[in-house]
Amino acid sequence: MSRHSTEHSHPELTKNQSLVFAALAEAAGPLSAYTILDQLRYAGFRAPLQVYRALDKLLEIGLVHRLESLNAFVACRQPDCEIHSTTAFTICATCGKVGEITDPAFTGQIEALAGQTGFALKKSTVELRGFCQACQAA
Amino acid sequence: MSRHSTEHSHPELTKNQSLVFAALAEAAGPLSAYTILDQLRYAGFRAPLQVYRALDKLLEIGLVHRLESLNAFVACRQPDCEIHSTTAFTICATCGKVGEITDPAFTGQIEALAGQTGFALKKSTVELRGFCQACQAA
DNA sequence: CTCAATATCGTAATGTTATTACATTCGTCA
DNA sequence: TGACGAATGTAATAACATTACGATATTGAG
Repeated sequence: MSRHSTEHSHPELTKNQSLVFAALAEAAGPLSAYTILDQLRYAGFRAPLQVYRALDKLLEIGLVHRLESLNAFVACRQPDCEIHSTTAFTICATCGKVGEITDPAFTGQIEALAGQTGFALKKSTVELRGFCQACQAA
Repeated sequence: MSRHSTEHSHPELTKNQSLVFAALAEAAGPLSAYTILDQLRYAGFRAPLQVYRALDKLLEIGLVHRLESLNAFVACRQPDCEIHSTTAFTICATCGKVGEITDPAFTGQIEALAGQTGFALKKSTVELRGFCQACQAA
């Protein structure tokens, strides 16, 4: 059915969830909820909530990430992102492409940093803005 | 004039910029642009743009930070945040208070992480959600 | 099988955050 | 003075997200 390229396998998606995930998986970069809505009108989508509900579930499962600094969403491109508690996203200002970086030492350092002030960390958002290698070359 | 508690000194602020900064500096936690607007109606503010324009300038100067995951703004509480390229913000889910952490090693590691993939880093967003020490105790 | 509980879905309305467009005022300085 | 750039005022609109309510579908215990 899908020709997307993530490493996750989640057979339990409903129709709406699958449609939203497919839209994200086939996109070159992040999409806003309203862009997804527009892309899925052909499939009968009519209201933002249909998209947001599917996104909520996909975020919960870990198939999709939310980029806070963009108010947009991407399909996860990583093998096992549940395992790594912290993913750093690189966001290119030119081409808009998003990369995912996970690194145990980095995760550890964030936890240590929070721990220094007695902060009980639940979720980390790390978003790096700049220019990807390809766009620097051009 | 102001009884705020940041360490910056910037005499060059205009009236609107000062009002917006004062609102943030006196707040216990982050404020949304529209909350600031409401707080400044007494001073003659009538439109969102008055707030957003002041915020743009304050962000540029470095007196204010934007919290992407909250769509809100805080006054900078750090002595010299221009020097540290990366600030990590801790955001308490209970009390809403925001802490700023800067650490040269952490900044270095983020830069190294970006560098690994050839990414030219311009700006980092690091926001840590969880529970502050005080709220864990309670 | 039937019924109740739960999850999912559809639709409309509304709430919240941010920007565009255009006109005006203010300060500076040649 | 008067030209210029920065800051401001106002209105309208765009973009992002949630609440409320009801209908439908799925599943599992009795």
